[in-house]
Amino acid sequence: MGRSPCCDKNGLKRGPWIPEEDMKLITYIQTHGPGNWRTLPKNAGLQRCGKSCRLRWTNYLRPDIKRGRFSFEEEETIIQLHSVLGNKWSAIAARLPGRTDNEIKNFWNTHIRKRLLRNGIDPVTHAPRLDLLDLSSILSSTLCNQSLLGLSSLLGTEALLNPEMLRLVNTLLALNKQENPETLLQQYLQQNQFQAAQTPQEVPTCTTSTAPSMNQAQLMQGEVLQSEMGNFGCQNCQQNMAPSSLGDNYNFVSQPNHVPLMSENSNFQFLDGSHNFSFDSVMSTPMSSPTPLNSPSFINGSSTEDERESFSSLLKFEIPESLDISDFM
DNA sequence: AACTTTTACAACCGCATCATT
DNA sequence: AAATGATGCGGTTGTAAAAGT
Repeated sequence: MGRSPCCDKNGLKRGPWIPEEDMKLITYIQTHGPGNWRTLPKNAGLQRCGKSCRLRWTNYLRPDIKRGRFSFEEEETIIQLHSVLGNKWSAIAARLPGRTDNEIKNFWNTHIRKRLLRNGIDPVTHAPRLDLLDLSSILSSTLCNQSLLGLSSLLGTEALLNPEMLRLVNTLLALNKQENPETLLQQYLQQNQFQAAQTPQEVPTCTTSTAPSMNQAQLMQGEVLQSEMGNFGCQNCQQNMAPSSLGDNYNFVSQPNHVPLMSENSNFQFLDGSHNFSFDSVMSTPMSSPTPLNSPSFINGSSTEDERESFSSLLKFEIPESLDISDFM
């Protein structure tokens, strides 16, 4: 369809609005309503295009706009909605009274997105970023783990170069430090018929410059994510990440006394009762906070950026300081 | 104090979509 | 059905203020 030009730019002012212009716009709209935005500037005595007036009104001058810092609840809501809606800022704004799509978009890009990245979470998929995790922290921790040395003979060294396998091994180790990792893994492989012997082309190379393709990454993230972290309440993740190699058995029944059980209410549980926490909270808050979300310190929005950031240390997926995350942003 | 870099956010641009003719 | 106009939306840019050196 034909697209009309934004406005006749000849003689029209651009850039920041001055208080006098704001007053003219407010006065006019309060008296006449916005009506036709194209004719509004002329009628209101403004040297602006209609589009600029509409934007100024909807994003700044509208009386029902709530200004000021985003509360923690708002931030939590934004993250949750974004995980479902993606960059549908207007749809997100519709669920946050008093906030504009532009404001939410800016807040996302300047605060939330960066924090998620710092915490190793992909702000697009809301899943842990395995391109960072597998190739640095996981690899280093894995290679430093003496107990894994025997696994190379069990699985072959190529298998340990597979990020998915590395994560699986680390997960098993983290879940049960008392057990022999070889025993754990063998039991797990037997239960799930894991294809340890892969063809060479299926083994990702272990360099930072060869990040897996999107589909691979999504698939890998989905597999590990589902098995390791359960339901994030993340529609994007769930849609794209149907588990495959792990099979349908999420309960890891081979180790009923120690390994996690994914419950329908998104809680990550250990059957011996030693751990029980929800990843919904993890995803919707900066980190797995020891402070309940309904605690006063969060509700009143008084938590500072630093305070919030401090919880990132509790996140399971921590990015090594030596890793320059800006390279991946 | 001066300069540079980073951050925050208002504003703009261009495309998509809907309504009207 | 096609053309046109108006508005909505998301990505991007510009710039003032803050922070760092």
